Amino acid sequence: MSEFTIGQLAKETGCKVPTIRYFEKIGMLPEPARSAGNTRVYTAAAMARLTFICHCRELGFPQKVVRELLGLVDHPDQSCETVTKIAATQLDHVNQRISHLAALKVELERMISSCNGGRVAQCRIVESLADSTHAGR
Amino acid sequence: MSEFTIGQLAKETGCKVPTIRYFEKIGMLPEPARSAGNTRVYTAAAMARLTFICHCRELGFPQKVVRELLGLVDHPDQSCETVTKIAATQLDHVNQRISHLAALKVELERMISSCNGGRVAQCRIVESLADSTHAGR
DNA sequence: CTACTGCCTATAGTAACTATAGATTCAAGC
DNA sequence: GCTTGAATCTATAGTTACTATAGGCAGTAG
Repeated sequence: MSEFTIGQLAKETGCKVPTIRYFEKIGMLPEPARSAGNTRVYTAAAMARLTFICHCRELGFPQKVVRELLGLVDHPDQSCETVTKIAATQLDHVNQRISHLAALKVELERMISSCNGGRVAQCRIVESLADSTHAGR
Repeated sequence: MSEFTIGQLAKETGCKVPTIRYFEKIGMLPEPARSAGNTRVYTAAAMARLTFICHCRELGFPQKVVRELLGLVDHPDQSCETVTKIAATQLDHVNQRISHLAALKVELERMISSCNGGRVAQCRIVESLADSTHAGR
């Protein structure tokens, strides 16, 4: 059966144990069932949810955004308009991130490949992200 | 001439004024020149550097990583090996981020496009990021 | 049955900002 | 030249999102 302890969740997701409890406290993870000995017992769904939260964190999404995305999961039956609006906004952010990262990627690759004569080419990382809009987070 | 006040930097980059002073204090921005009346006077280079820092922040890079990237800028003459190693590591992270974001993008697009019959398709955002490695930040 | 590991709660500490208070300076209008 | 409102200055306090610590209980290998 797919039941997990908090330690297993931590190991699988890379998220620390106190952080998992913290996510529960602030309502991003539901309160799990408890064993006879009062330890938390998680389902596979909880594991997936935590994995998602952790990925979002790695991607640097602010907590507010993660909550919004989880909101799409938790209330899939809300109005189409609402969902589309939230999804579209987040899609914009995602696209913007991808293009920034692509620019940075190009520059990092250039630095690595130019490193063959024993001499490092001048670093243009700063310039690589110099353009583009700067909408608030 | 290209000289700027702290307020102009803030306006251009979207970074708040106290945050700019904070970046100076912790050494991520160099101490700028001062005017007769003791206000900070920034160059175009400082503007570019701050823009870069802000972009990195939007991308959710931890400060440590931003410092490492700025280190490439500040010491372009360090050993090829060092630069390549740092750049390669960061490139890995960037690629991983891009693929996560691509998966999220697909899912957001699916949600938006499936929203035409007035009925929202089930949300699979959590699943969209469920695979993949979970190396520490 | 004790030693160890993992889990429990509660609280304190840290990192990275962000806001506030009080004083000074600049820029525009009278 | 003078005033008045916005922008800057320093210093300090507060916030957000974790992260670590302290002290105690539960399950299990030797």
